[in-house]
Amino acid sequence: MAETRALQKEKTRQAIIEAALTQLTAEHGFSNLSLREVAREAGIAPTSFYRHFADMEELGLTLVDESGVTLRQLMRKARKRIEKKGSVINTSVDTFMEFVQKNPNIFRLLLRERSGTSAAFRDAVAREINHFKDELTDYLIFENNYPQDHAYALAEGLVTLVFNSGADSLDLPKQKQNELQQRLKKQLQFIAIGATALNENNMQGDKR
Amino acid sequence: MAETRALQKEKTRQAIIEAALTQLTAEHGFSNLSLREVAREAGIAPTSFYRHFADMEELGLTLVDESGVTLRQLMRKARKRIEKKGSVINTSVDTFMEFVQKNPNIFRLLLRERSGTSAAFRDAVAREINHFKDELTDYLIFENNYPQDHAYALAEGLVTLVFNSGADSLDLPKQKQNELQQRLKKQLQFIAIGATALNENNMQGDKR
DNA sequence: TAGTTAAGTGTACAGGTGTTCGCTGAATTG
DNA sequence: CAATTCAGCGAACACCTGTACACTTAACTA
Repeated sequence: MAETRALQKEKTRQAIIEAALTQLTAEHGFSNLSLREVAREAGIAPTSFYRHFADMEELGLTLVDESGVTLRQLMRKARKRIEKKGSVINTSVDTFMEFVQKNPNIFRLLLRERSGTSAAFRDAVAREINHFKDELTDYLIFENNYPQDHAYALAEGLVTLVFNSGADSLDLPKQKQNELQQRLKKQLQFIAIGATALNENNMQGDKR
Repeated sequence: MAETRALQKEKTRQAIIEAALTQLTAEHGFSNLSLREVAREAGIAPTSFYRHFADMEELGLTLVDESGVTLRQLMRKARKRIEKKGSVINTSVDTFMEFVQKNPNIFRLLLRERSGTSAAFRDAVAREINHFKDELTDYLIFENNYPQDHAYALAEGLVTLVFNSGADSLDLPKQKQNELQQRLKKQLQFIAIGATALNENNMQGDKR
């Protein structure tokens, strides 16, 4: 056999990642998360941490990347649901909120580091969010024949509203969460309908 | 005279607040800001800090409150400008972006602590943002005769979009900032027009 | 099987942290 | 003028941090 060593290494690597995610709660952000704490939680000596990551920032970026994977799975899931069920807005919102509820710590990480202290982090998170914007932009161009900049502005608005509602819903009791979710759907309708209306106006203008 | 002592105390209190604001940069968040650092910057002994604040959290909440004052001045300014110049969206956005540019550190504080580690902080920031939402809601009810919940959903959407663009614009070069600002205005138009359209629909529905 | 590689360990160090305590000296009071 | 208040100080405390270094020991290689 020539695998058990690499396998064990991967195992403790995952233990470190899991330990970090466990410690990322509402009260404990990544920036006040110490290498020693993570090592303790992962069940290894502090110095062993360096066998896997150069420093905490490298671990953090790994976490953001992992969350990106999860997010993209989420998008695929939403797309499949939409193909079957219809209603784009309702399905997308429900799917997204489901994700936030199931992975609060991952979402919290993205949320915080979006405006956090490290430029590398901010960029990494922005990249993930841009995936959403870009994909949605393409969809809007394809589906509604919007011009590029029009579609992008709309997509950005939609993503912003969804993402922020996710943030706000994190610490809310279930009933308030539902209210928020209903309000979000309303807001998405507003902006989508407004975009349609303004697009038609412009097209009429072009014909004259 | 019976004032010079209290006066001096207020002076160092302000020095502490200013020191904290100075240290709140893009690279240095409130949570990795130490009592000793602040004291050093303010030119006092670490222990003297306690003569003014029980701990760092109390200082932080004071900062949030102060930023609230600044924000409310901002709102008044915007209102006056609107009375004179008209265009609600353009004026509001310009005024807000002006504020963000002039007080990046205060805005960064609000931005980060909105999803930060301390519940007291999060509540304080939410309170400030709610001022905006509520005031805007009243305006929309008064101006457009929207029903309460309709107005609130719209107001929340508008505030969310504006606030987020402020956040995104912080580290952008001037040209990108302008593009962002234009896009924001477009998004606000979308959502405002959509809200009008849907409101008229509902009113027709009521008359039948 | 003998030699090499490398994940994980334990010790140690220098430096930062929040906070307690007893003190000073000037402003304030009566 | 004498007594009191109190903002600011310096030393000391216990604690936690990241990281360098030399080591063990099990897995891999040739």
